Amino acid sequence: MSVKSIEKTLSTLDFFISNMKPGGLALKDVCASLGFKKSAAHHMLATVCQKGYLYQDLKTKKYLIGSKIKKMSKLAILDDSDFSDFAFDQIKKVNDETGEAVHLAGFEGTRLITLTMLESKHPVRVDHGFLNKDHAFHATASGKAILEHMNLANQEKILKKNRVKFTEFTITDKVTLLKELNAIKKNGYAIDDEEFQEGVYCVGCPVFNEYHEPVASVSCSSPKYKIVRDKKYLDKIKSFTQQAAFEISKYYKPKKTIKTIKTIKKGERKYAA
Amino acid sequence: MSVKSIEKTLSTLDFFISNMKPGGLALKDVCASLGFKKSAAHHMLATVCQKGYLYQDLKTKKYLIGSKIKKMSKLAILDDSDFSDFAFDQIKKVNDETGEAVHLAGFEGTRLITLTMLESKHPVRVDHGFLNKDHAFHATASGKAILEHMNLANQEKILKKNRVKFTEFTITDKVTLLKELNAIKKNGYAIDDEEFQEGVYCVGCPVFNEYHEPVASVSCSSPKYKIVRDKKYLDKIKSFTQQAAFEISKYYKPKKTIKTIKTIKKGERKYAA
DNA sequence: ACACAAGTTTATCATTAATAAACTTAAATT
DNA sequence: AATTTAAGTTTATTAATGATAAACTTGTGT
Repeated sequence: MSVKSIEKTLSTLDFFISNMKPGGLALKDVCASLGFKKSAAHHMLATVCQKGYLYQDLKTKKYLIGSKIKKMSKLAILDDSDFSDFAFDQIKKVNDETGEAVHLAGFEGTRLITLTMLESKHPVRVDHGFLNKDHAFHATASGKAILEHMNLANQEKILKKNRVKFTEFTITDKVTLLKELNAIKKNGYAIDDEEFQEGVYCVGCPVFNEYHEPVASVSCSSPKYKIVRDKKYLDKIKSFTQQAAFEISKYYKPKKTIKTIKTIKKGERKYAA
Repeated sequence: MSVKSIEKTLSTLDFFISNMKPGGLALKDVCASLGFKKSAAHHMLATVCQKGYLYQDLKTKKYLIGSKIKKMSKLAILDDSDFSDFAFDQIKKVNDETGEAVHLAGFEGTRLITLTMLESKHPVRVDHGFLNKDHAFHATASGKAILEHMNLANQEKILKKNRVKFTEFTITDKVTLLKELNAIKKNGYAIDDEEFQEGVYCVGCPVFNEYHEPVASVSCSSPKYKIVRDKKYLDKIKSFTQQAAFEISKYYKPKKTIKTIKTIKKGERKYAA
């Protein structure tokens, strides 16, 4: 069950974050975009303001991002910059070497969300996946890379949700999918052969934390014709993607060097993606 | 009117942001701390997770900060670092010269919230005001500095809310307060003479935006005995506080130098405190 | 000065969210 | 390994709550 008023509220916050304009957003803008009645929206926004997440300009009546949200951006807890920088460098290496689109997606419970991405440098580009977007577990290389290394119970939990048929190649049958996963488990990488977007071939590799649990995945997407034309190209992509995932996994490994600061950083890492 | 389920939800987010622990927070922790029934909390958290603000670890069942919140913290729109840095430098100057506690509080609709603060360097310290805390408009120098430069309608709107009596010197009568405000309007600064905390004397100066609207205030707090003992000490505090507020106000002035990047920055400033 | 648009407030009613209780799962203790 | 306890999840029910419309206020533009 889900609580509708919460859904509406958080959707509204999303809307403010994505659509903020200088001077703020008017009540009618919120109503128009999200389909709320003005009285309801007013009550809702009043409550959100009361909690300091937004505030209303006394003169213009427009709503602005409150300090509570701004404060968040300063909390170390939310942002392990060290990790972000390190992961970005690794992703960039793949992008530099292959020129193809590369994604780093974080595993959050029952979701896989794009944390960082670099676009293809080639004229023929693959444009799937955007920042903060969910990856479909059953139809993407990044998703399958995570699934591969999960116990059956959790695989079931994730796959019982919607397995949308994106292309004619999307595997929607759970049994077939699980078989594939087990078959390729030894590889250390997963493949998406036009299963999410037609003409797009992806390689995905899991990133593990210190307990060897899959926590993220690196994926590299290429137009399929390149893969078909040149067998070595796929090997190249596989190799760089695997290497990046391997290096990022190392970040989670406890460091031997005894440094107080490093130790604290290590503790933070657990909850700062 | 306020929407209770939203209040609860945002309080829960606050709780997560302030009390996050490595590995996440358990349902029972949330219930214990915020007094929720476990079934209600479960429904609520499920919805929040669905929106990506939190997520639940499949194994431990604990709740963690989701990428949606992390994403917020990275949006430039929320954080004009240039302004923060600049304002901090100004605040620091006051703190360096006086050694007393200095606050920068941002005006958000009907609230005045501490954005930055520096603690006193003296052994006898004044410890009022914490980050992200509301300043009482009627009982603080920072609050009165803002009120001074507001039209009567907005003064009324703010003062009709709770005018708590913090000390025996707190002015709770609206008429008396408005009289004081008008009397000192010409000064360019406001005084809090033990009205918020006994033994504490504050000077507050308004920060104006480009339209000469009060948008923030700088305040400097000192133990009262110092002010009484040495008249020149108050002058010193006044002068540095005023100077800082004046300099920060300049930041809002449109710059003449034509630089594309600066111009963009300027646009952002409007909605990035 | 008027009309219109945007925002606010109120009281009413139907929906929704809180509840308790039953159930599941996992961990701790014997 | 079996039992107990605790934590989390699901369900159906009921009372409370949030959505609504309509009246009201405020401010803007003509």
